[in-house]
Amino acid sequence: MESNSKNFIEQMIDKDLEEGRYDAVCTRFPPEPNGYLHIGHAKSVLLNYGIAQEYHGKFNMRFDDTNPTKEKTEFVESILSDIKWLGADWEDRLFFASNYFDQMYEAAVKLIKKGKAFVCDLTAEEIRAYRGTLTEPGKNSPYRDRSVEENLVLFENMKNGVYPDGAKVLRAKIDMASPNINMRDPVIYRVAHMSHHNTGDKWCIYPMYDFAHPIEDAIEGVSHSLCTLEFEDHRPLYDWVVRELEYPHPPRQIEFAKMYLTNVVTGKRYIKKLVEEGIVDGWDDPRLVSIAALRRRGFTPESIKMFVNLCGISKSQSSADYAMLEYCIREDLKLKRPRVMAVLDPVKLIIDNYPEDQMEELDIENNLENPELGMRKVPFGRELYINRDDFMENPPKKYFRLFPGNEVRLMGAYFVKCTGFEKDADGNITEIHCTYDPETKCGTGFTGRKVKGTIHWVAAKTAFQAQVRLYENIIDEEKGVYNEDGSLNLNPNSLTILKNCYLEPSLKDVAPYDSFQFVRTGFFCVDARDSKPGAPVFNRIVSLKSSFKLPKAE
RNA sequence: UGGGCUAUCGCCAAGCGGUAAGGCACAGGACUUUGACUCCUGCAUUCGCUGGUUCGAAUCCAGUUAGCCCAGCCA
Repeated sequence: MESNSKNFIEQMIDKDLEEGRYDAVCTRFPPEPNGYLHIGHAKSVLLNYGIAQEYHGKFNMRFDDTNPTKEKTEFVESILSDIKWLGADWEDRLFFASNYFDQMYEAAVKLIKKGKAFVCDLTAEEIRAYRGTLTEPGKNSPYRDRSVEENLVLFENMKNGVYPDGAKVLRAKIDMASPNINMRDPVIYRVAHMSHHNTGDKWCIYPMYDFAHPIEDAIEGVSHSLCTLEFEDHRPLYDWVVRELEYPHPPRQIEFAKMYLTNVVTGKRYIKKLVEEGIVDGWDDPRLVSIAALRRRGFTPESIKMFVNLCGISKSQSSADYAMLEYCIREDLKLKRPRVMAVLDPVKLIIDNYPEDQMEELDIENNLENPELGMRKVPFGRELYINRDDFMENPPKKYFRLFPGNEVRLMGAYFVKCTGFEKDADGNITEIHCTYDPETKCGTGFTGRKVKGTIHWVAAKTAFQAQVRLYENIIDEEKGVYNEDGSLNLNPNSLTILKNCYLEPSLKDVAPYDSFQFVRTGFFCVDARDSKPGAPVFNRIVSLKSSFKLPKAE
C-alpha cells in the first residue's frame, strides 16, 4: 500500500543522522491558532508525527502565536481536538511560542549587542519604499548605523511601551542589496499594544515569524523543521538567525509541497464567503474539507492517514484527485462496519402468496466478508419497500433487477418473481406485485436455480422513516473550481436531503458517528450534530462505485 | 540575465548513469446473496523541449520553455 522507498525528507534525515549532524530526531507541528485545521494541515501533522515515530524521536505540538491580532483561544481548543482525533500524540510536549517571549527578547538584545540588529524609525510605507523591488536593490535605512548603546535603549523603550504602534521596529542588519528580499534588513520585532490570548498585557512588542520560528525550534531541540514550499525563500534568514544566535545544534528547515484537492474549496476566504452567505452551514459543513467537516461527514482518521500516505511527499506543486480520498474511506470501512439495508427512494412490493399477517425474523450477517461482525435479526413480511430504481416496467437489455416476469433475490431472504404492478393517474408506479418461493430461503442451501439480480428491501410494517443527506462535491467536476469571471463554480446539487427513506429497525438506535454501508448505495454516517435519539440523520460519506449504467434512451 | 523552486501516464508518485516501480482513475474478463468487494488482464519504446558527454542518460553538462512562490510592522 505505502511506497517502499523513502521520501526525500527521510533521505535527508538519514544522511543527517549518518553524518552525525543530529543524534536524535525531533519534529513539530506549529499552527497559528487563527482558524480551523483542514486536510492540508492533516498532511503536515501526520508527516511530522510519522517521521518522529519512524525515527523513534519526539513530536512536539506548538502554537505559533506571535501575532495577537489574529489569534484566539477557541482555535487552540479546536486544533488540539482535531489533532487528537487524527491520532498524533504530543505526549506532554504542548508548547506556545508566546511562552518563549522572554528568550526571544534576550535573543534580540544579543543581536543588537553584536551589531546585527537596529531600531528603525521609518514608517511602514517608508520601509517598503526603501526595500526596493524584485528587480532593484533596496537602500539602507537612515537609522541603520545607530550605536549599539542607542539601539539597546530604544529597544528597551519599545518593550516598555514608550512608543505607539508602528512608531518603531527592530530590524535585522543583513543586506539591503540581497536578491532575496527576505534578507533586506527584515523587521524582527514590532510594537502592538494589544492583549495576547496567552500572555495578556505583559508584552507590547511581538517578534515576527522569521525571527521567532527558528528560535522556537532551537529552544525545543527540533532537529528537522518541516514547512511548506512558500518558506523556501525564508530559509537563508532562518539559517542566519540560528547562526547569529549561536545555537549549538541548529535545526534544519526542509520544505515540502502543500496538499491540494480537486473539486473542493480550500481557500479560507472562499470558505468564509460560503459560510457568510449561508451556502454551507458552518466551517464543519460536511461538504468542506476541514478536519471537523470530514469527521462530521463520517471520514475516519485511518482513512485520512491512508490518503496522506497514498499522496506521498514531494516538492512539486500538485493536486490530489478527490477520488483517492473516496477510495481510502471505502477501503477503511468496507470490512469494519455492518452492511445494512436502507431504501432511499421507496416503492411498495407486495408478495401476494405470503400470509397476510405473518412476520418472520431473518438472521442476516452484518458483513458477508467479515464474520466477526456477527449476525442481526431483520423482520420480513408480506409488504416490503424496495428502491424505485430496482424495478423497471420496460427494462433495457442487461437489466437484471425486477421487471414483469423476472425473478430476483431479496437479499438475505427469498427469490421473488414479479407478477404485476399498479400505477396512479400520472403514470407513477405505486406498487409492485410478486410471488415468493419458500424453497429459496437464504441459508438453506438452495441451489435449484440461479437469479442474476439481488435487490435490497425493508419490511413495511417495521421500517422507520429517517432523514438521509447525500453530499456531492461542492464544485462541479467538469467545469473546475472557478468560473470565467473568477467566481466560484458551485455545484447546486452538492446537497440533497431525502426525508422519506425507509430503514431497517436495527438502525433506529445508533450512536453519533456510527457508520454503515447501505447495501447498493454507499457508506453513511450518523450525524453527530443533527441527530436526535431515535431519529438518526445519516450523512453519505461516499457512494459505492457502480459500473452499471442504464443504456441511453434512443 | 531580480531571486528561489518545480517539471516522469488523466491524478498522485518511485527512480539518484545500466535500459521507466506502485497507487488512484479508466477499460476488458472471471467470480458474486450488493452490477459492490475480490481476482485476473490492459493502460509512458518514453521522462517539458533542444543539443552535448557516454558503450549506455529520466538520471551528468549546456541551453531553452512552462508553472508556482517572494516586494506584511501576517504566518
